[in-house]
Amino acid sequence: MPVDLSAADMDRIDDLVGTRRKVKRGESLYHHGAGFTSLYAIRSGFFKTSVTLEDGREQVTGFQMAGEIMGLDGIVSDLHTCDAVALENAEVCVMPFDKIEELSREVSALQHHVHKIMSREIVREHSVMMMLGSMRAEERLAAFLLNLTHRLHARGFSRSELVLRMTREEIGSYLGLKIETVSRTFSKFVDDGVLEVKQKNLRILRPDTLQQLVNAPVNC
Amino acid sequence: MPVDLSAADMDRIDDLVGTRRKVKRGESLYHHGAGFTSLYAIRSGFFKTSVTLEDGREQVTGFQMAGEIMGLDGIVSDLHTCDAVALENAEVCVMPFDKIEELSREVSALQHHVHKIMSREIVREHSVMMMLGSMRAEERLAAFLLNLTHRLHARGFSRSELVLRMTREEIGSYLGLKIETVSRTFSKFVDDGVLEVKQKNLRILRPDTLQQLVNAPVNC
DNA sequence: ATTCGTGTTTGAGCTAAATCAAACTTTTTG
DNA sequence: CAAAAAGTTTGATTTAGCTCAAACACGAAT
Repeated sequence: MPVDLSAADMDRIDDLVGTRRKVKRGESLYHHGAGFTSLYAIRSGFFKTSVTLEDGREQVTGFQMAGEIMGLDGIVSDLHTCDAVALENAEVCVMPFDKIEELSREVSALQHHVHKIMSREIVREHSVMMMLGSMRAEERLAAFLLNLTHRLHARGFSRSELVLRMTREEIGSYLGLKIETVSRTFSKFVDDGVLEVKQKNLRILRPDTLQQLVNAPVNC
Repeated sequence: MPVDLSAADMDRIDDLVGTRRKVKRGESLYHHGAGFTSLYAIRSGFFKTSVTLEDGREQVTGFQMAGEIMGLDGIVSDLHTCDAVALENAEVCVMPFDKIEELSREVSALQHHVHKIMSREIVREHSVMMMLGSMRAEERLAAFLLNLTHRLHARGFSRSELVLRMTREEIGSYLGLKIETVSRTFSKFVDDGVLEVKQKNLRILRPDTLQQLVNAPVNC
């Protein structure tokens, strides 16, 4: 929260985020059907969230990293509707939602912060809908990689090198593509000199080419 | 808001939703890039919301009807990122967001209500992501029709008859399909005796068949 | 009533991505 | 360390949905 508050308010917010929880790689922070009590702020580690159909089809709805908030899906019905799984050992702050509501009634900066977090998630999902509904495979992967590097760079990491925390299959689920298509598209980017790929380690050689791909018209 | 409040609180909420605005068919309530000031509650009429790429590709992100809230996308950056266009003459309540925040600091039922509305939108978008990422054309259209009839029925309309307010092209944009595919899928449902279609008037003859389609595995 | 514009349907052919299959690499486990 | 499991890549083939094209339907405007 990038705002200046009174020492007393700061203490109360510190208290709010006081409880920690560790989640090992592969374990879930919450799963669909579980009762909702808290939002979670990621301190370290990397998560995926996903929704599942009766027949077992899974759709990855997002990948979350340090500083991001999870659990917003649970507010509406007091039940979680998605699963949150750690893709690497992680630690989160557990923030009981009733306390968030209580405190944000008194601290308007916190109130507005919470509203912005929820709005940001809505806007993010719009861009996922755009990817899934209107982009081709190459465009989707380009948009995905640019988004990841952008968020990593904001956290002090390299703009051009990154380590994928998720499998090709999870990328495919997120992008509405099969694993083979994800793999082939990576290979094409390598052939085109846009990317260097060594397993989960990526180096983006030509970010501008990826950027053009995202904005380009369908018929190119 | 289905809660009991003091008369004074009720009056203040009435005041909040006091301003009305009429939007004619084809006109926009707000558009991307416009400053955000208010949320809108639909009193009557029907809207679509959409996001647009630099190259002009449009992705319809939702269809909204009476009682639903629009404008949440604007909170995060004080700018709207999508367009909201009336698909029939409509009337909305204009609710200045600063007043909503002010009042919800005092009326915790309102506060929680706002949080639920935003969470509901996030959950709705998850199901759109599921449709776009993991379903086939028939499943998408079936899910779309069931969702529409469900929401219309909750407003006192027939469970089996409905009038589409949007074009086939807008349905296609929402579902990540081309207009021809939407048209062909409608025709297939008619051939199968699932649906009666007379222009924008639909009658659902076998809702159970649509329901099965949504839950069915991919290979059937 | 005729024309125009917008929206819809249907057919024919094409293509991007899916599917099927196999080989290969890396990680995990006994 | 060997074996199993999990994940990835590549090739061959298929297909769902797209593109292109033409005809059609309907409401609004002249």
